[in-house]
Amino acid sequence: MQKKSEPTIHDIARELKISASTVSRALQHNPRISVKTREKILAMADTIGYRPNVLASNLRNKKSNTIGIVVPLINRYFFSAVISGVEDVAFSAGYTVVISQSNDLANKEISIAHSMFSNRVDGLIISIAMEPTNFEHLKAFRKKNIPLVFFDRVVPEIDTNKIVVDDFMGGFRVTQHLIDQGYQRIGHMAGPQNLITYSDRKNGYKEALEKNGIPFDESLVVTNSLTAGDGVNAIQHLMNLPWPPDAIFCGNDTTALSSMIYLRDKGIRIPEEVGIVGFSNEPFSRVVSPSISTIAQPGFVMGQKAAELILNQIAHKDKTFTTMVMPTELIIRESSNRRKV
Amino acid sequence: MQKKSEPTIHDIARELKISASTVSRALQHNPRISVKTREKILAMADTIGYRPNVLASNLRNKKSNTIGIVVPLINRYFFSAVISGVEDVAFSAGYTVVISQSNDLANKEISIAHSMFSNRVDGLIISIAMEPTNFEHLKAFRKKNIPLVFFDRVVPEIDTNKIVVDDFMGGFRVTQHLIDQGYQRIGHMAGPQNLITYSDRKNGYKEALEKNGIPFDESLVVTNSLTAGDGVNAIQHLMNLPWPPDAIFCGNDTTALSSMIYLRDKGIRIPEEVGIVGFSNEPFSRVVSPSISTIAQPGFVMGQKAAELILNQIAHKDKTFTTMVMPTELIIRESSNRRKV
DNA sequence: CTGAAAGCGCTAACAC
DNA sequence: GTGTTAGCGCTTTCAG
Repeated sequence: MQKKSEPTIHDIARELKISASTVSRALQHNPRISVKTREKILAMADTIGYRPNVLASNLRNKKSNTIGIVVPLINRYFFSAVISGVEDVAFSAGYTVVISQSNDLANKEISIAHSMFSNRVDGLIISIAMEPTNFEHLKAFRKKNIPLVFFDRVVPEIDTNKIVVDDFMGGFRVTQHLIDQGYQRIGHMAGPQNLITYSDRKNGYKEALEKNGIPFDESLVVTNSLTAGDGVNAIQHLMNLPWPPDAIFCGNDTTALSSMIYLRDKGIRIPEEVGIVGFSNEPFSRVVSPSISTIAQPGFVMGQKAAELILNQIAHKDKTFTTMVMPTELIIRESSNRRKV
Repeated sequence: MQKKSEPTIHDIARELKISASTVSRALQHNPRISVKTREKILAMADTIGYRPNVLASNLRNKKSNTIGIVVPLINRYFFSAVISGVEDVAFSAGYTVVISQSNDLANKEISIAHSMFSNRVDGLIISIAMEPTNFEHLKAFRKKNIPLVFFDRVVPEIDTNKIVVDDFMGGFRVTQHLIDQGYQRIGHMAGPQNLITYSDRKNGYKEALEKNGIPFDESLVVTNSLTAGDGVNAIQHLMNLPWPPDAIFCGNDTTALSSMIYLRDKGIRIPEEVGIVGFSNEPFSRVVSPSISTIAQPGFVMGQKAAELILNQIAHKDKTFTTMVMPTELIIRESSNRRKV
């Protein structure tokens, strides 16, 4: 870590011919220490270049002042926005943020959870991987009473703080919007249904169809992992149906975009012939042409909220858990706006 | 951190009526412990749900097994890609990654550096903020011999490992490409010139002009912070010049995009009337219309390399520093390709 | 092959 | 107000 070992409180105690505990207290601005000695101590700390050893303090206090965050992939707009929000409030509160990505793999997630636990994080914020598991590695946090906050992709059976977007309403609004635009046969690219994020979107879609007297047709739904490639395969399948859809509610913006590119290459006009709506409001959705209608998810704010929840839980040992549902916002852009609202 | 305190090596020692040191050794697979006792210990550890307390181990070993990374903004494609790469190799090597963002503010960066130091990170990977400072907070790491790696935005006067992209060649290639496309009057939106990242891009631009016998005209260069708004102001200024440019080398993709939108709104055709090239290959640059020519920066790979450099430095206490220069790749897309190469 | 003992740097009763 | 002391949980000589 360093060559000659760093100055400690004992060094500054020795210099000043006082005790280490006094130094420790002064450094924490304990009021029991006189202003004079405190100032002396602070000055000495400064001159010998003292920096508190957080490791030692953490061990002693049984508190790491660290919160962990794990996401499927750091390098995805929504998740990096959340991380940014978490870091924003955590740092202000004097906490360190440690980060890991599961790559949507159950085993990596389990391994991360163990590592975070061994590192004694004071709280864990997580959006679970796509790959299903029994979640024992997360239940462990609950059992040990280590604050746990889920965001976006949550585990229903674990009772703790959660912060999600209203995926059901999102799916509903998207579908209602497409119906309002006069589309008659609306398909859906759904994500893995073990994640309620995605099943809610699908349920919202079904609900909207039903409300409008349109029979739900399972053959118009393709379920996959919502990668760009999945989008191409799905749109290809859907458009080759005997009676293809005239609009698609895509489970995310990535599939919306790859579908759009496929359709464009086939000479199919958007939104005139086929309407497309995505989900998540990725930055590119606003600037592609045609721009993609989508549902906004306030990632940065969700991150801030998640951090606040965890900090409260750490501070007050709250026993009551809440599920914050962030409102969805439908952003109507060119890809579905054939009536030019 | 937890309610009833966690099992320790002493608990498992007591259960097995052996000493804690034996347990400690067994847990580290020290060959001096017989296989039999080790297996007993491992089994017992498992049944009582023992998890090593990394904090304690770190304190004792004077090593945190943690590497810090600080970027201007987590939620920016290039930086999140780098973080993702760092996490990828660091996690595999058993390291924890702690993360912070400077928001391009000098004071936040200084505060982060202090915090990382106090947390005894084993190494620090950083891309510095736009706001200039004297870098004392970073020199401190060098002085204490704590491994330090700069990426992208580096500090020339600090001698350590660095990993950058070849910004000079990037700027050169962009400009040469625009010249090859027949553009005659090429403007440039430059970033803050205290960052060599940006001054190199500008120098590459100048060099290319010179090589082609085109006189450098300072009035065609606008220097700003390269936000979307800056791009609009800059393009407006440039296009209102008595003799406006017919091509712009934008310092990043963000300004390239906002410039493009401005021009489109003015009815100016791209690339026919004005050519645009950006820098960084943000995901949106590929999918907007017209797609934006740009320079690719391999963020994920840079992150992996940065982590490898730091891990080597930690392991071998390397005394020789290298500067890795990642090759630039010019990606020609629609926004500058009027000759349809 | 295993145990005893000291200590990493800091904190917090408990004294006075 | 300040000092003494013990200990957070782990590792590591040094003994045997």
